[in-house]
Amino acid sequence: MSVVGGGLHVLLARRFDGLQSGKWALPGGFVRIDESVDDAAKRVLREKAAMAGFYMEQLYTFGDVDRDPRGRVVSVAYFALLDAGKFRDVVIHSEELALACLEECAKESLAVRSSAGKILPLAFDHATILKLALHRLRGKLDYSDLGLALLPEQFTLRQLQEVHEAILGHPLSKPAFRRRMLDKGWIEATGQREPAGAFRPAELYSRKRRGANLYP
Amino acid sequence: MSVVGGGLHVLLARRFDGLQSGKWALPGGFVRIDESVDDAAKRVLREKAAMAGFYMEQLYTFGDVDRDPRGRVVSVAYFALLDAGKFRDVVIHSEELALACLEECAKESLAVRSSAGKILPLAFDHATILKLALHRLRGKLDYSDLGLALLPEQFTLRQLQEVHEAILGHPLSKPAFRRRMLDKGWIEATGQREPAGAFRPAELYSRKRRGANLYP
DNA sequence: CGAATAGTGTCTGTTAGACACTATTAA
DNA sequence: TTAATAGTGTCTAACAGACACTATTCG
Repeated sequence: MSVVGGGLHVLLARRFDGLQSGKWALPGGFVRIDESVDDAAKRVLREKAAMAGFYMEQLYTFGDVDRDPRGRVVSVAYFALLDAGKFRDVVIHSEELALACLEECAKESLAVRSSAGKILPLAFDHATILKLALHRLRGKLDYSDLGLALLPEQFTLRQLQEVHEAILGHPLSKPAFRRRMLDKGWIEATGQREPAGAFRPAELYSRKRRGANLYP
Repeated sequence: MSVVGGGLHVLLARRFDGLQSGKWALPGGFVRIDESVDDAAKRVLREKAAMAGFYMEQLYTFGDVDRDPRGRVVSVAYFALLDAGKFRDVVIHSEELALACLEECAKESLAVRSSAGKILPLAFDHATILKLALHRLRGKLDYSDLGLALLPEQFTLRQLQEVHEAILGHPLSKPAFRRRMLDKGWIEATGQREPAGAFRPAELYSRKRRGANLYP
């Protein structure tokens, strides 16, 4: 998952075989006998779409008998957070991969929309998985520094606020947000400023490495 | 897990075979081809130790290559919460099962003690699993009605407070606790009173069924 | 200076904990 | 009445959101 243009986006792969052909699925793969489940998840994302340096966390294990019509499949779902700049070019140019925007329609319901504006149909139980991922992300957002995983090394407080707003789906008050972020101790001022194209440039912040939070 | 005598207890099974003989493990089993992973977890607990009517939730999936010296095992861990009265008698009388008290020694470290007062050695990576279960339970305690799963149908506010204190490991202020519980809307007064053996009997409360929280 | 965005000071309502108090029961 | 526990009223400090303000940059 990534935040692009104020919207939370998710990486999907188009299916070409079987009953679910034409639908879009979360990228997945099989665990090898000599790698941990965590390592398999990281490998799949790296192979398919991303450069190193993303945050990844186990989401949930889906084990219903009939969740895949082709047979018995137990899936350990993970979600990754990364700055959009860390996606490999293949994601942009491929017909098989898409960064689709997550939209909440109605209550508890969810849709994904391609950059061309089309609603993409989701394969298997992947809408359920996405719903849970969004719920987890929202829940963790204000007691962990998870949001920082969606930004580059250096960022402004306004960018961080946009990330939070994209995930939560509603605007936040600027002074309250700034105070909270600075009080949490997750970030530190770099002393540097934004490249500054127009008007007053904002200060750049970076993640504090010490302080037992989040990714290594 | 259950709260007994003001302490959080966990069900363990003694191992009799292999390298880990003599150590204590979380009860487990294998998923059958025609049941969901959720169903398998419930079946195992019912078969081994508990009557129906417990709360159960998936905890995490452990998939390190070398977590079991006998071979490659991926375990989907669940935790169950139940009133101690729902354990079958076999738990009390068996030599193979024990309800052991969870203790936090030092920071981040954890031990389990039998009712006889002995520290029980844990098999495999099960100390890690318990640590995570305790962490999850604590995290969810004040934004969900999870605590109610550890009490019988009817209970007093004092009992509920004892449950919370057992899980959190520190005392709570009575007025604040009462206000919070009543405000949350998870419980309702029954109008009935405690059996009353000594002194003023407390009012009995029960869980509200409506209000989209917790177990069915 | 004006436009636009960065960043801050202050007020207010809500909430959690602490403390002290009243209420109810059995002996 | 006394002992013991149930349950409440109130004060205070911390915190979040709203609002209005100041600060800095470019042209």
